[in-house]
Amino acid sequence: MAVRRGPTKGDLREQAILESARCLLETKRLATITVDELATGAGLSRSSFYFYFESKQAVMSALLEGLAGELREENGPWLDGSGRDEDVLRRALVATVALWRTHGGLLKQAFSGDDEQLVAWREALMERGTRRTAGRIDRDRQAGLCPPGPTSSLMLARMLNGVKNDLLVRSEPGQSDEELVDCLTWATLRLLYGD
Amino acid sequence: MAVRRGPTKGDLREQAILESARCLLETKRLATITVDELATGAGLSRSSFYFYFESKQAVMSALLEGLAGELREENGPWLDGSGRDEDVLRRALVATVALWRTHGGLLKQAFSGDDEQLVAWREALMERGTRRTAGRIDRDRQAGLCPPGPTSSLMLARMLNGVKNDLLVRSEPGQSDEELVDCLTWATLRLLYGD
DNA sequence: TGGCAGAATCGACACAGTGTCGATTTTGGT
DNA sequence: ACCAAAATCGACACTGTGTCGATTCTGCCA
Repeated sequence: MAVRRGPTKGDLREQAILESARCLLETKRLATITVDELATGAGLSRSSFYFYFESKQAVMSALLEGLAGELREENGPWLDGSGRDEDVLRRALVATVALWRTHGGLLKQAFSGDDEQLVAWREALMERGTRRTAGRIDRDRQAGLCPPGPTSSLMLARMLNGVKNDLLVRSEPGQSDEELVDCLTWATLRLLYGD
Repeated sequence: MAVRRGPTKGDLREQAILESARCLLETKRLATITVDELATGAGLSRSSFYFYFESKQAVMSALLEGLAGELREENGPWLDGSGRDEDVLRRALVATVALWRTHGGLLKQAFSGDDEQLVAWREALMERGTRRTAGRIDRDRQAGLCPPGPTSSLMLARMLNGVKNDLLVRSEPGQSDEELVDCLTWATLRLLYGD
């Protein structure tokens, strides 16, 4: 026991399944992926798969678990800040778009699938994000940094997060990251602070 | 043959299936509805169902067929018009929101499901809507009625349609129609024409 | 009115995928 | 070398889909 024990065989298998899933998800919808594919892709039999995960949805959840945190952190500086701070906003958006580039298939499905579990994950994430955004808006309004607007801060927050997701989900591979970020930055500032 | 022949028995059954589906879709996701439920709900056996429709997806398509047209027409006056015509815009949005109220379950699933067929239907509808919206923006820009903006008309159009769908899909039952319409009207005008 | 073609119905079947169980093999620590 | 826990797998039961062919129903017209 001189050295820390490396990952057990089981841990490796688990990783293999996750990897297999990540790969499959780039080209197929979760609904059309079978447990058998997932298992075979990781080098084991279908029934062995169930030793590691309860279902393919559980694999999806596992993949998503980490991403929720990342997505939240990236927006931290902007959401915790205040006022029309374009640079900070842009940086947050650049990070988000980058994350979507690397995990395209996965995130697209997470935000558009209608699986029970996915919906739950998404709702939780968005609910939280929306509240946080609404909080920022309220702070800015209180401080007179942005107009009290005819729209409730909650609705506005929901809208801002909505456009972002929508544009990302429906962004085609040819879409330039630059344009996407510019567009989102502009829209956000415009909706919040006007011209 | 004094009078026009009424609908044949088969036609009635078909309607019954559609009705059964409409009803089920208000409370369950398409994926969790079985052909058996659909058939039983319409008073026939599962295998008889296939005499009328190829699959449950086909039923969904049939239900959606008409709605695509309605959704398009409602927006006609606004999309074919020009300039900051708040009244016309608001009227279009009121109509859309009303349609969503009556066909809530159906439309929500049509715009959020990830079924092959649904995606196709949605893409077609949105592609067309986006092009039309982009056209309106270009006209306005050409006429100097709205700023050429830092954003391409296509992207802007995509955004406008995106927010609308997103807000409608995620609108909860308690949501006031008024607020929804106000919010969408405001956002649209703001994004297009500024303050 | 009887009979016949096409419309409509249904049970039985084959198939694909899911999830479980218990029997078996592999593994790693003592 | 041994043994308990970890890991593997085949076989099974179950749910849902879609097809086929045999059967019943319906309306028409000779």
